[in-house]
Amino acid sequence: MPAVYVENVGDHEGSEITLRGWVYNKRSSGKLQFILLRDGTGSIQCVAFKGNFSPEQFDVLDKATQESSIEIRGEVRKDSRSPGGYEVDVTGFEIFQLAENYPITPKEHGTAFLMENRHLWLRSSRQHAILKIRHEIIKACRDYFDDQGFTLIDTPIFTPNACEGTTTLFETQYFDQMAYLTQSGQLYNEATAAAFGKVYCFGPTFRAEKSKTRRHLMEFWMVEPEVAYANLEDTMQLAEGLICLIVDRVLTKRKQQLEVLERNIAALEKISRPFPRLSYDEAVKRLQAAGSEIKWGGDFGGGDETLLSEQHSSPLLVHRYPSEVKAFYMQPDPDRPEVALCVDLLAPEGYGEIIGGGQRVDDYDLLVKRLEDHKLSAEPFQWYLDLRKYGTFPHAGFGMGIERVVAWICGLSHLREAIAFPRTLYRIYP
RNA sequence: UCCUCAGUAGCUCAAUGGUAGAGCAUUCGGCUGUUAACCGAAGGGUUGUAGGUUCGAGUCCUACCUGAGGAGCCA
Repeated sequence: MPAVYVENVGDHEGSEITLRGWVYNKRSSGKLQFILLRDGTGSIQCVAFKGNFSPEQFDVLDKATQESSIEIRGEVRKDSRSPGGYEVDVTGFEIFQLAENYPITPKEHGTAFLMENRHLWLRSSRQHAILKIRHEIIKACRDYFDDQGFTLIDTPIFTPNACEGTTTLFETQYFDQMAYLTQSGQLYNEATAAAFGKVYCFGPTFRAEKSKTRRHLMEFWMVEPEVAYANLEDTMQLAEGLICLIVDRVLTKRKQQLEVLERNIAALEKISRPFPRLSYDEAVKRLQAAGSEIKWGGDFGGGDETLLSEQHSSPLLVHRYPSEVKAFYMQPDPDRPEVALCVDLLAPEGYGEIIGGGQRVDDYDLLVKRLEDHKLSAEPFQWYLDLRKYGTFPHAGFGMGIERVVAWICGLSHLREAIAFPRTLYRIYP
């Protein structure tokens, strides 16, 4: 009898198979038992008739509790009453372990309890659907860049200095010196872009900001492309293409999971290029008209981003922010030096920023001055300044936060469900 | 760091300052098509912690702890 995964059960109609997994739920009616078995690829209802077993055997099966690990042998049968279209008539079984008092019941639970049991919560259908979609999004990112000739070059997690100087970093002992957990691979990407032309890195990043909101995690994943000889416009198009591929992939390959999440699929189907573009100047005017207190020169608050992204059914590209609110390496606009050649991509439906990027300063003297303006010591940036000394080149890139994309695509109300084991302000367990 | 709200059975929640309750889960019994199955029964409590007010506190007051939502900060 072949061992089969639930997702392939349809290929074995009429034949005997072996399934291995866990009891997701069970109902019984005296002479019949309905066992909903899940194995990571899906779940299927297995039906046991009392007449096919000795009374003792039937009783053993009846004692199988929620999340007990079990092997079930049986015949695959088409059945319109079953959600997946197929059922298995049980002919034999073996219980590996009876799970006692599984804490997550089919009823409602609070956030704190579910987070405390995150290692078990992952087994539930909703979390399973989210992480399947996350996987699809990550695969789409890799395919997108790989297919365009990018080289994946991962950047270090331990960094010797507080790179951008804009955010609080996690500090850790590195033998006899201090090190910091990376907040971005971007500076290193600029070095590899000079070696490989088109590069990207994909890894975890860390921020020690005491942010306690639905859109912040202490540890999150970013994909960051960097392209030699690209400008702001190239970067906006690269970002647009990436978002379109992600949306298209998820709609094509993960519709079932979107349905489990009861996601409004029509909202995703509407997304197409080109995305509307809005200068920072226009965005400020629009926000003021909508009642925001924002003044020209200030960065958007969380409420401002939500406001802007709620006004569009498409993602929105906001470009040319004031240089002052952006990182030191952002290239000033030659026509208007007070603004930077940078862009943020805001997801629709109020999800806000998912991409930030732009063109980098490529002039040595200007970069030195920008470091001074930001009160950063030039000493740790010598290698970075070298890039402007030995064949400097215009270049641009961006960073995209994976969890924020997952939250938007899945329609989640909080980032903590977009990653298997979220690190939030006051929780590092499990 | 600040603001708001909440901590009662394993879980989700009730209980006017006056006997601690329900649903789910668990255990036992019933049911041949269940879909968060259903029906019957049982066990299950130092009401977050420490003080205080009161004849009497789950309920009111103070401090602390824990969690949730938000602000700031940030992506």
